[in-house]
Amino acid sequence: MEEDKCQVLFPCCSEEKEKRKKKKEREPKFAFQTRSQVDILDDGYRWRKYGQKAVKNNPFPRSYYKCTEEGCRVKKQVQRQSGDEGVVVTTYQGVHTHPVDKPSDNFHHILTQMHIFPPY
DNA sequence: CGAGTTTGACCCGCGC
DNA sequence: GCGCGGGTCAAACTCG
Repeated sequence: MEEDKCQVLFPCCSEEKEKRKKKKEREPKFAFQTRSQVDILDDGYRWRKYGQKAVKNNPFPRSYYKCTEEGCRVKKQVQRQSGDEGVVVTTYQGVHTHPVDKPSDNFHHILTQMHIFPPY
């Protein structure tokens, strides 16, 4: 039923699905934590928010962002850590293919104190 | 007006 | 097989 509905409304749906499944190419991913009062860290790139979801064991929601640069499908997630409101966990996925056009001294300062997660 | 945000629905993998 | 948790889409809305 659901599949039928999907195909009726969007005939190209199954095609896209296969395409997506075949694209197993996993982008490089890394995460780090920062101490910051604000969760919107301006790193010089322009981000468009495309989702927000609540995670278990965490009273704070997680936000999903995408780089607005065309052809640049870099994604990032931002989430506060439970128990410590001052800590923000940021996860980047993918690599930027264009230079930063808006240098931020604040971000550079943040970079000096970030912790990168080994698994990524 | 248009780019960016909000927000609920939709999708999908995984564990029970 | 089903329900849950996490990720994404897209229509409506907002604000400069």
